[in-house]
Amino acid sequence: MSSIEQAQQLASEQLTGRGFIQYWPVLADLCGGIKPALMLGHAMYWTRGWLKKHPERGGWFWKTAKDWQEATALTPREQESARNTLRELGFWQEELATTPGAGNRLFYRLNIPELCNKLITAAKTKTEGTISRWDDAFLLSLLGQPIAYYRALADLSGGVIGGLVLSHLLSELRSAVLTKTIDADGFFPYSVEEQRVTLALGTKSQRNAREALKKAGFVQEALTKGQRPTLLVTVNLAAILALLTGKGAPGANTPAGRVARKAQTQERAQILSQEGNVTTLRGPIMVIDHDGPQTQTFVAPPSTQSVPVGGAFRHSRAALLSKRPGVGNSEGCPFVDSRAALLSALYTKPTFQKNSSSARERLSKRRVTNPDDGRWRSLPLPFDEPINPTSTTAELKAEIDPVCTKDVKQHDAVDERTVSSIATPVLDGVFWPDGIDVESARRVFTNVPAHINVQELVDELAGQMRAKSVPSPVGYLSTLVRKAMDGAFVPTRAAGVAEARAAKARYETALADAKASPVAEVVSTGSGDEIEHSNSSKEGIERLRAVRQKVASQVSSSLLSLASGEPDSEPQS
DNA sequence: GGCGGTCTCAATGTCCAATA
DNA sequence: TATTGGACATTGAGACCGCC
Repeated sequence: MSSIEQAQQLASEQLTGRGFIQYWPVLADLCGGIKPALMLGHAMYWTRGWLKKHPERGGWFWKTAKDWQEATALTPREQESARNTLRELGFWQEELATTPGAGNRLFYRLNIPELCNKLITAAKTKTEGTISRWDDAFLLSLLGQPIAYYRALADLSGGVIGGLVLSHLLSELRSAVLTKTIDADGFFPYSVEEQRVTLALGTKSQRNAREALKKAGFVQEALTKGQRPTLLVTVNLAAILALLTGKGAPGANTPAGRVARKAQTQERAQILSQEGNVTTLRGPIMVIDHDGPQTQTFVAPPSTQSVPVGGAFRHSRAALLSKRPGVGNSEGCPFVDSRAALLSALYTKPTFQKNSSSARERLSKRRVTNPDDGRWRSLPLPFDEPINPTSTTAELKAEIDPVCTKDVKQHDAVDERTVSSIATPVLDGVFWPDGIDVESARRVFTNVPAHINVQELVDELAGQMRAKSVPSPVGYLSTLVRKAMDGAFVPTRAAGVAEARAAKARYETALADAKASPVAEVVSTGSGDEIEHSNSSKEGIERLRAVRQKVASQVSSSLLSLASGEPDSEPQS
């Protein structure tokens, strides 16, 4: 299993363990918005449960605004708007009633027949007679495929729409892993329009949500170059996992940061793990593996407590990583600096560039490929100046997953021994910055111990040269080398330079993968500048859709089994 | 806990033009 | 062709408050 698959699975476990609700896009079409659809969809879940347990109540149930917010992430004001919409549509009844010992409570009841009739009209489904009671099979046939909306993601992304978009992206990521349309760095094809239609989003709200997610560092996007650009996206699973497990603090100006400030003393994990309103997964779940969907039981790992202090979450790791400023402004998750680096550090055996065959391979690829000739262009990424991860891989891994600490430490030890066995620093294949006398620079490393990371020092120099005027690059490099030998070298820009270089390599790799992939197969035309889908790629897309449909069907089955559970709270009156 | 009112301002929808 | 960016008018969410 690749690191991305592992990360995807871990994220999936974390998210499902924190609860999700079903979002039915068809309801959004019917209601004219996501928010009423979310309320309606979850009200159906509650109604179903209460009908089973208390059929004498005729479908009436009560919930507080807080209950709704915990389940859907809708604020009381948003709930109010959504309720107004649902009332106007005739799907929703409300009664304020005084209950002994509990004061006024707002009771709700769904108008299932009206809802079914509208769904029938919308779907142009022929039916005999009228629907007068709850009929699972029929209702579900009208609702179509649900989308798992991970409530926790709404908190991370600062709102319902962001949470929904991120939930959908995670679903797409899962499909991409399953269909192997994802590259080694986690990029997979994705259509903005398709997502908009699938989720029944407005163009503006989708745009805002995507921008927020990108700024927060949860997703990165890239476009293929050509007459028909294809959008690629990658989800920063490391960042999501870090937040979910309480191992990271959101940036002050990120949506998540604003939520954190607003939440103040409310523990996110505590809220999200609360029993009751959120569909908490207890039974088997479907785990996507290389061999296809399969069922596996897991126990959600306990949430690690973070300590909110003054609206922010204090954590040693977060404090360390938050030293790095955001790109262009103070926005962005501070711990998300280097998605690839973090992901790699978290889930893969650590490697050193000097001994990394893959690094060499990429190096050779770079040498034979003129980056300017590539079909890929990158969008501005929020990660171009990542911090240097000063923690060891083992420490970082231990924070996310203490169980694995021992193994990673062993990996570290093995690799460090390997590196130390090299007689002299390897200078072949080093990426030198423009504007430096390479021959003179190479001489700086004469008699330098083998453990010195040449590329890191050169990258630091490159970063400094980019940030400011360096009158004597060779002299500057010499100083860096001396500091490194004294153990006083603290890189500040090297990681950013390395990540930018890795990003270029990723796109080149993605291009190669896209060319080789049966789904995203591209063929060059005579001009050499155009990309178009071949017949085989169209067939591939059809296969992809079929597989997605199959997966969605199985997910739906799992959800249905969940939805058939008991009502989550007892009537109080 | 829920309702109703007020004020401010961010978010949204709808255009259209620009871009790759 | 798909996507982005911007302008502008409108909508509605947030943050209060007091009251039942």
